[in-house]
Amino acid sequence: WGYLTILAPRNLLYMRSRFLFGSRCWMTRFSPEILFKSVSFRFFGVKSDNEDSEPLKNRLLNNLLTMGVDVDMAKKRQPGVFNRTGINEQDLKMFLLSKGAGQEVIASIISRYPRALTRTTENLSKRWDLWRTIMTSDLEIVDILERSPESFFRSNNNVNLENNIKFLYSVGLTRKCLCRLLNNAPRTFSNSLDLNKQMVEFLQEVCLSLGHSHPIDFVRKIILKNPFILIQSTKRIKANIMFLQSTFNLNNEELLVLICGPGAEILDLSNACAKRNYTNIKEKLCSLGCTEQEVQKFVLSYLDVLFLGEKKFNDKIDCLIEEKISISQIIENPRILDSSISTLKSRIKELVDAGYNLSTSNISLLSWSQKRYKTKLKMLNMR
DNA sequence: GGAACCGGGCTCTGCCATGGGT
DNA sequence: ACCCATGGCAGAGCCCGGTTCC
Repeated sequence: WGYLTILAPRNLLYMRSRFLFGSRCWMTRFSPEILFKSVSFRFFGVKSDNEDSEPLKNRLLNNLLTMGVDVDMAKKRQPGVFNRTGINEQDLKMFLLSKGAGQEVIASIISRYPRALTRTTENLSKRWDLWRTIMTSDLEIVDILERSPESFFRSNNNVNLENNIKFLYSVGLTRKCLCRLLNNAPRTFSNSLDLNKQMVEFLQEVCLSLGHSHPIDFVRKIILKNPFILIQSTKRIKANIMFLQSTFNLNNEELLVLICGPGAEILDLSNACAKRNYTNIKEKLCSLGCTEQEVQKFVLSYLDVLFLGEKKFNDKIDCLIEEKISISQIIENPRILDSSISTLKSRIKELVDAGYNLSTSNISLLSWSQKRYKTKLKMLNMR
């Protein structure tokens, strides 16, 4: 999508060349059949089956190319859309323009989710209004569409959307929370009502089975902590809960606190991912002299570490070890792994230059906010 | 007044599979 | 045989600062 972000003049150039190149391509690569038919029609007077629809399709494709749509990509994604008749790309274009979307955004949306072309203006309008009951401006919605066109256009079942909104309110979520869901996990709203209900019911069952008496509060808490939960499968969430339970030998109470607290975010790790990353962490730390208990305690105190893939985790540890920071310092200050490798490296260098002895001093400042860290560094350099 | 503790803010799409409908 | 709607999947961090503690 780099070409969509380049400056306007180049963009114009791009569109023009796309248009010329694209139409040539279309004749030679995609439609020998159409070419044959139109030739035979012209020269031999043979009547084509699609004599009316083919020119229409040509016009559609040319119009899309002129709009800057990557037709090749669109066709590859949803070929069916281009076999249909009666698609009016102007409707979608005008609709989106009226909502404040720019040409590039519109082209990008169609390229990535061509089925958008099959929606009627009435349907889109109704859907948009429903989203607007949650969002305060059209531009916020345009922004979501740009990021995730599929979420908005994948379904045209507006009754389902309406029911989803009602359902989410009934779970006790505020409009502000729905706004966050729509922003971060727009797919939630195009899930079937039933699927969303399944997840909520599943979470309530987990809550009850762990001996908590307020399942509604519990579910609300999880969703607030992890707005992505409703776009995961219950299978995935179940696997992660079981992973937490079996890895850390927690009692019901502890597990419950973890799930709707610090552990909420790691629930959407993909199936084998939590296990894989945990295994890697364990191997790496044990190879550096940690015991299994220490590893367990470390991960439990900083579950976000499970998000780190093998390479990233190992690289971070290595870059700390290289600077004579001991493994026990690391596991006692897990939050330093919050920082990116480049932050770690630049701070380590600055601190060493300032005469700070990392192996004997506190290392938690490696993950302080920029502001606090700079203040501290200034003080060190003044000594 | 500086450090520790801790929670929170950003943040999630684009692809494939499947079953149903015509 | 085709398209559509929908479910499910893989992939994977970094930063900030309020409040409390000493």
